[in-house]
Amino acid sequence: MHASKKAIPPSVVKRLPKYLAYVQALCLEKVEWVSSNELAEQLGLTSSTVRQDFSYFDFSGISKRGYETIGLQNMLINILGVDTAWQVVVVGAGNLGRALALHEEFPRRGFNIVGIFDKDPTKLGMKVGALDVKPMRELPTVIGRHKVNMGIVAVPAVAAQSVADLLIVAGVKGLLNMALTHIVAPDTVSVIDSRIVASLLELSHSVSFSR
Amino acid sequence: MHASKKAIPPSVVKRLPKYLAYVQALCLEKVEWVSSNELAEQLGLTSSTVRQDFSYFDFSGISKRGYETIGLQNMLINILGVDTAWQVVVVGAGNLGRALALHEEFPRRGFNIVGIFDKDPTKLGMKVGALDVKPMRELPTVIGRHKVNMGIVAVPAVAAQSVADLLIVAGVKGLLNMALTHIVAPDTVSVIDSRIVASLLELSHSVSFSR
DNA sequence: TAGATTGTTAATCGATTAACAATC
DNA sequence: TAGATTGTTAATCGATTAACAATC
Repeated sequence: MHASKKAIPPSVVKRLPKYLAYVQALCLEKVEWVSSNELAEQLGLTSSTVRQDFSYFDFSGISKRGYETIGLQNMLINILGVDTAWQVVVVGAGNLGRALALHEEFPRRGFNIVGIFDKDPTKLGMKVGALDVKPMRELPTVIGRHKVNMGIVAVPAVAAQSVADLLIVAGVKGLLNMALTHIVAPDTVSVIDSRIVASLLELSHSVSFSR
Repeated sequence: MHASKKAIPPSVVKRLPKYLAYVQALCLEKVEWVSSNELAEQLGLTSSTVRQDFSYFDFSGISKRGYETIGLQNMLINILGVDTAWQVVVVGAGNLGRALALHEEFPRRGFNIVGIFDKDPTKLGMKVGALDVKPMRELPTVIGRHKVNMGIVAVPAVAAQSVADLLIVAGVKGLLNMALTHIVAPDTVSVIDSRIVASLLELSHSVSFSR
């Protein structure tokens, strides 16, 4: 099941989605080979970093030609764990939650949104694509029935931790946190911050302090 | 204008938004002091990291008490450059673009969305809160008139680079990229990837490979 | 005063880059 | 063959943690 024995360092994992996106585009264009140099230029890295990163995979390039795009694509898909689909719920049916539930890129990449929840009674039953907004008390049932393993927390900061706790109790193993708050979770559960607001603040800093 | 002479390392800047969010919550609760230890516990860091981070600011704590919350909040606001409001446009009026244009957290944190654009003629004129969707050709005018300095790129991957180029030509100094593609920009322009899709892929990896 | 907590230096750890032999 | 490009080792760089004197 696992592509390689040794764990891949976090810094490398963070770059894998961009490699995948670029390599998939090449595959669509029927390009068969790609060099570490081209990847580096296109993704703003050095070729050294690219080759170092790929050394963690059970996958080799060929001198003078580079890496075979389809093989590389498959390897990345396997390592990223997107060779089978994931079932995901969204908690929070505000503008952002609803948009994420409808975001076409998610199912296209193997993330099926199977439920959207909100605690606000006035939102219940509201149609969001094929789904309708369900009350929080139905969260455990839906998670159990659809074998949901990830949850997207799209609620205001003050509610983020308690929603995360509900998702964790219900058995979810990964959380995507849209709020700027820090979420605490046992280390059997991975939490990744989406950093939308944080990114704007970072931008604000770098725009302010560049000459 | 600038809070400190020496540049703050990127690793530190990335943590500032979370410090700010936590300290603002404390200020609302009228808590006056916070220790490096409490911050570390709440944000999943070590107290050493917290003190090291704060050493880049013109701001000191006091032995036995810690850091004064209001002063720390002001310092973070200043360093992050959110002591004055920013004008922002959104390009792409799909589900995600519209949700971001309506996201209450942005104006609350000083990011005013002053325009939303799409190249799809069927979307033109569509109401998004107080705004209506404008054609791409009006981008430069709106950017000039409102002194817009940031753009949110919420279009499909294939269009991301060309939209970024238009925004850059129109004079924007910071880009928030919602797509998974890499965007190339001159180094007078900062680009930050929002990593929504990338985060789900990262989660997928870590959920797959945790025992 | 005694003890808690800062600020800072030094040590460790991890990530990136450089360099180059191996190879196609 | 000659030259381009990989894979890998070693060097550099940066970020995190440990430790502790200074201080309130």
